[in-house]
Amino acid sequence: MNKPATRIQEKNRASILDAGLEVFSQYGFRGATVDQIAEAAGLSKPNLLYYFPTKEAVHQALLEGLLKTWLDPLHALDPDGDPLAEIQGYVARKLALSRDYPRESRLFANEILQGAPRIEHALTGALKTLVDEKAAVILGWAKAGRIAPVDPHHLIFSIWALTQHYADFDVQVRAVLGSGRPDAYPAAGIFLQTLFARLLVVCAD
Amino acid sequence: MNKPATRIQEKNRASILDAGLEVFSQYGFRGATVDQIAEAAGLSKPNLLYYFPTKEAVHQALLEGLLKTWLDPLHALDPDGDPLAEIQGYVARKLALSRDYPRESRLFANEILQGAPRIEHALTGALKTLVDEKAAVILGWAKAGRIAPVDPHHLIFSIWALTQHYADFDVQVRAVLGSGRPDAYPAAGIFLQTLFARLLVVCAD
DNA sequence: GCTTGATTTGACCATTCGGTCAAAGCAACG
DNA sequence: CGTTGCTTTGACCGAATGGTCAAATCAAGC
Repeated sequence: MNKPATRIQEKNRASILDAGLEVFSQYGFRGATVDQIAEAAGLSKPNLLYYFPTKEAVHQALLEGLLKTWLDPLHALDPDGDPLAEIQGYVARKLALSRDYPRESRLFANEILQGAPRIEHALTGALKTLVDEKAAVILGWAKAGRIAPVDPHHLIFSIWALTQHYADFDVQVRAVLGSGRPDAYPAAGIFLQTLFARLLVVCAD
Repeated sequence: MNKPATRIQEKNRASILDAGLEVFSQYGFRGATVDQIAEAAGLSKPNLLYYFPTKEAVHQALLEGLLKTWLDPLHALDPDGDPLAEIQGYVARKLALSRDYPRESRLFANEILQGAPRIEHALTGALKTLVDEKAAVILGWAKAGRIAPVDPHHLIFSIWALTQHYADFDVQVRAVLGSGRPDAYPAAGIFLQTLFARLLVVCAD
């Protein structure tokens, strides 16, 4: 009964979330204005506030929707798979996320940069739990000699840092590479594949 | 003659820059307010604006001062040194920068995240020049077989990403590691040393 | 003490901010 | 047609914003 949710409602809510993503990811929460978001969504400000009670509510909705998408690639890391292939797969999925959803990545980066005031509970909760679980898997692989020994937590950090960098610091990457090479992702993919192969392959055979 | 610069002037300017660093790095340019900065500096708002004409001027001064510090570690990479030691040294210096100047790192990250509107010229100018120069050095090392072959630009990106991550995503790192391990930097240093050693050491001997 | 110039501030201003509200528009159905 | 309920908006509000200004304070030399 609370979900007749006319087509027009669904459409407007989607517009607002997309506009909010655009604006929040560029200016951060405090730097974004409701008018800006409303204009980007093609609505008037009061109309936007008819669908979401506050600016904070839009932001909250975005973060919640984002979290699942963001954790999924790590969730898919299979303890029973081939260790190197699993980690390489995770890297590839995470890099694809940066390529295909750079705004989401920047929204997340903005939130963390500002001290994660509205999402810290998720970091110490769901995120930490998942990371600890997967870190244990990786540690198991290392102890079994199936990959070279590494600190599993910092390995995961390194995957986050290396992949998200291409979305979050996109402007810098582009500026340094110059206008000649418009798309950094193919080369980035190859580089990261090489990097994690050399880091993890057991050389002693 | 334009630099009698009383002790009190120097002190207040320093206070303002420090306060600006604190506030800008946490909220970004648009999210920071002059009142906030003034209060953090222990001054009244009009008094702050007596030393810097606008909020933008404070931000600009911070970015300019920051740029030199930020490029220095890369500048110090010596073409005539031992390749692996030089790169490892660069990684170490950059990680120390993240540890000792996290606010500067976050200020920079905020600026890049928001599209670098007030610093793009420096990215395509001084930064690109320096990176291209050092990338050529690294490429030379690789071609000479003194390090394993890698894309030198992406190698530099990876160093930035991996080291800055510990400053910019500090909250997340702390949340994931838990309250048990308060300082991630020692382990991070070891991890990064291992990572770049395995990436760059020529295994074929 | 007086003068001069640097420093500080309370009061103020125009604009923008997040958010409210009553009234208007509009579609669907009788 | 008229009614009902969802949707949209112009006008408005109090608070906060970046910035100004004239007046007050202060330090230092005379």
